[in-house]
Amino acid sequence: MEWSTHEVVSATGITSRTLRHYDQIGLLKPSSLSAGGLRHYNQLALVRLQRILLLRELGLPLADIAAVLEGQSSDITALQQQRQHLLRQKERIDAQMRSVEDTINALRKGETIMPKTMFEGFDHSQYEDEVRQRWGDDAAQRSNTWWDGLGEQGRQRFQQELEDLNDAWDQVIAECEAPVSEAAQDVAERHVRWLGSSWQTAHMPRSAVKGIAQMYVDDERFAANYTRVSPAGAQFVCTAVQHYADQHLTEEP
Amino acid sequence: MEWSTHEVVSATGITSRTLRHYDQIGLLKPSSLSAGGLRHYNQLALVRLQRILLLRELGLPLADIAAVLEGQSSDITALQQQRQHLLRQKERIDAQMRSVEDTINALRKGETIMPKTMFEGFDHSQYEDEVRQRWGDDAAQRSNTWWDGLGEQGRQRFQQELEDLNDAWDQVIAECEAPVSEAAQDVAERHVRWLGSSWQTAHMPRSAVKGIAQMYVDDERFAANYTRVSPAGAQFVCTAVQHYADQHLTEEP
DNA sequence: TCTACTGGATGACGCTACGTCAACCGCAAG
DNA sequence: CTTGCGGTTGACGTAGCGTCATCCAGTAGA
Repeated sequence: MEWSTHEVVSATGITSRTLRHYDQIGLLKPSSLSAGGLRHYNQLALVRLQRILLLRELGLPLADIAAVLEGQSSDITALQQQRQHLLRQKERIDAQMRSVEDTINALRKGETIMPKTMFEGFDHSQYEDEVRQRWGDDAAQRSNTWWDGLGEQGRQRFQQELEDLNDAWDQVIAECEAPVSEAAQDVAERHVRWLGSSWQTAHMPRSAVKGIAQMYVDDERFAANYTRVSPAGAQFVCTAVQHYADQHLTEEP
Repeated sequence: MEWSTHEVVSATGITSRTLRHYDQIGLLKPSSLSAGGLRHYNQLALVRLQRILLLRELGLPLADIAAVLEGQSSDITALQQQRQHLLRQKERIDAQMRSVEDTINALRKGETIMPKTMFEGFDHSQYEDEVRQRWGDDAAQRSNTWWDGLGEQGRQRFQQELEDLNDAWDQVIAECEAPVSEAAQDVAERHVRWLGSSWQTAHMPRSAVKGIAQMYVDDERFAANYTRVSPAGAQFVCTAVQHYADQHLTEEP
């Protein structure tokens, strides 16, 4: 008692293409072929197909299903792995859903996805109130959106580059080079690029960079980053960055 | 102020292949090319890249991201759709996880994934106790596993074919054909195949089919399905199916 | 007997978002 | 002149089929 492709198709709801695919990859061979190469499946094949479809509905990849059916791997093991896999997927989706919700809420408040401020690298949560006072609520929220959107890797890289920069500044400060020296200007360029890597409007005007640099002197919390080897460190960094901005940046795009 | 591929790569954590891919599909063109075709990105491009990566982390497909960035579709709309999409995925994964758990538990109790009984089509939950009494707990649980593994479409098809069969039986019974008539035997063949579509061991022995057919008479709940047009309907179906089994089925594989 | 129709068959390409070679190229240092 | 860096352009592979385009065998109707 054998069944034709059409019969199997209408009984199981899969397509003939699927049957041929399973034949091609060796997952389910027809029990016999009739004239013209027509595929026919006997009960043995149908049982195998049922198992395939059952495991497929559980989300197992066909390769794993094949391994289970060939007895090369335990069904329990495969399903436990699948459970782990599903768990990871679930967590990822949950995280994405939260981010999507947050971003939608941010957008509804009339914000753009692009904007950002330049504070995140120092300490994101610690200075939020400060950001709010100086640049308004919008800036703080935009900042959050950007920072959250960066992802863990992005945040780590951003922080890492900041630390590397601080080390580089410490070094040129310790070497008593002038702020306009080549070594200091090289670090200044890196610093500006680092700022630019999180600067979210099209053009980063010279005045913005110079204003930020000025803050490194005016705000002791930022200054603290650059006075580790010398009290004059903050002024050094400020001068170096402002000089670089004067030399290489423009006010208008 | 432009950045090379290498700089963009190390700043964002994406690969150069990704940048070239985005170039190919027109999602992010480099702002300029230098000798040898080297790609360079200015701030405008980097801003765009930041938005791309943000939306990518939310799980949006690149095509949707492109549409948003080109202003062809609203960002809020796109994210709301994405939220729906994630919700559907979440539900699917949750369902799969439950099924995987159930199947693992069934397997731990020493059961095979394959087995099944022939009751599901009539009423799956209603007769569970009955199945348990006649065939033991194992059979009932295997039955659940199989039934659950079928999926909603599979269950609907299984039910639909049963209803079609019942209608076909009603018709031949009403036409006063003999159980051995060609018309009745045609329906019997369909009936046996329907049984076989859910029969999960390799061979369906003649005696099993005949036993099931006998139940259509002995068990009034099954009989009720075939006595809608005539009180003799159940006996008719039983005789027809048993005759078919005698003619076309074997005891051993 | 010719023809249309059924119910398939076999390629082959398409889809997502890149990873992963292989082969090559321009420029700079040794 | 060669080596190395930092890239470039193809081109194929991934999972699981969907979707053509083309062809073919057997059957029923004219």
